[in-house]
Amino acid sequence: MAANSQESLTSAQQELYDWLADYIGTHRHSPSIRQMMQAMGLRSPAPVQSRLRHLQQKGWITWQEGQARTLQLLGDVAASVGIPVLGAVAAGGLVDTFDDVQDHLDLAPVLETRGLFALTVNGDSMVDAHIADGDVVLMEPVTDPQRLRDGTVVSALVAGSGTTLKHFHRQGPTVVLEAANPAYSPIELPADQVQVQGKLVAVWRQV
Amino acid sequence: MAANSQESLTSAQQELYDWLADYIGTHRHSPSIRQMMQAMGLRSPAPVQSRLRHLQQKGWITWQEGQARTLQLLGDVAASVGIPVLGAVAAGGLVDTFDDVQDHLDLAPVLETRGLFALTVNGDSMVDAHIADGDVVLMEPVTDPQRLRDGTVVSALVAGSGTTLKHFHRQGPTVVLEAANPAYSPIELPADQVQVQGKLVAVWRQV
DNA sequence: CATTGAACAATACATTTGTACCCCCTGCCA
DNA sequence: TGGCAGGGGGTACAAATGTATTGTTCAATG
Repeated sequence: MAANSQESLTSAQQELYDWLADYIGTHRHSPSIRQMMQAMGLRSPAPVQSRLRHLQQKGWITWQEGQARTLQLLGDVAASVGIPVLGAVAAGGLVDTFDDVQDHLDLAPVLETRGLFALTVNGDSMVDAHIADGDVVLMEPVTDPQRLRDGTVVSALVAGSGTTLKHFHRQGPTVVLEAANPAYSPIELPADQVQVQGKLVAVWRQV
Repeated sequence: MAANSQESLTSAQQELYDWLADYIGTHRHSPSIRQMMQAMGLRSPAPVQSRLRHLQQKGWITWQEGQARTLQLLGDVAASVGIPVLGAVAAGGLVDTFDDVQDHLDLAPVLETRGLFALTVNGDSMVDAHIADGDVVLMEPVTDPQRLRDGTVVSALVAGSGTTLKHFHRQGPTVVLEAANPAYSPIELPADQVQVQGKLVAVWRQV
């Protein structure tokens, strides 16, 4: 299915692997060997053991010996939350055709960062920063606003008002929250009335 | 750690839950009760059973009864590749403060769709659709271009030229690829010279 | 034709593992 | 003062589970 760098599989092995990917994707945990046996329509665990051994030798799966249901898929979409990046696409002129996988988009490092939170964007004040209404922004909690780079996109809690997503600027004792849309004027406030909650890490838009 | 909408926990329960989140995040599978026992510094499985029962009753975890290592955290970052969506953020005016988790951003359904591929965006012809240079677009392979909704964003291979990301329109026997940027003119081509590779599923931008 | 490797059946066995009891202790509250 | 819930220790047991062993069949291969 997905292009993998591992050794090729026999059809029986591929069948098991595909089922495993599906099962783990659905159930979020590994099946037991006897479950695999049933799913493959077999009446003995030995063939499954054999397939698993081959899958392991060929670098497709791994598990903790002796421990139940610890099987993991290696280098697969479901396991690493990765998606093959096939190449660049022109959003302007036309660029070359792509053939091979050039890279893997691995969201895991971001998504596994503990403490991240997400916000649904409401409004259009950040459209010039390509953040549209309805987008989900992933934020990393900010503990020390002093260290923020000027212009960073942050979610800030303004005393008595609410939370807003803006570019963050410091101007002496005051803080300026600037929209990325000329229709909105910058908001200038005393620093102690603005509590920066998080800074932008990523934008996710599902079509 | 993260604010959860479930019932509150005692410190012992919280301790176990935090350790579970950490373990599952690292190992990608559930520990056994006796492993939890050791990690908690206990010498008997009973206290762990008790804590697990409470965590389940309060809606923090679940598992398949009788099956080994099938424990799952409910609504947790590490386990579901989800991130708590704390609320809406104004990118315009100011909206209410958020306190509780309102939803969970779960990328898994998209990322686990088999066959998806990703492309790095190169250029600015789609900026009006909030797709910027350097963004990664997740595409779903298109097998039947006939069924595409008019205006869908697609990656298309133009005969002899290359691949481009555009809005897709059909006009009788010809296909129009339209940029989302007035600086670029629509490209009109005979349908047989355009091969639609995929349609836009999501946009990912990492800051 | 003989050999080899994958696949499958059937069975056996030692652990791992979930779960159920039993007991005790402590803090809290009516 | 008694009751109760949470936390912990200890033990037992059946079921789930990984793994090994012994054959058989079949297709590919030299």
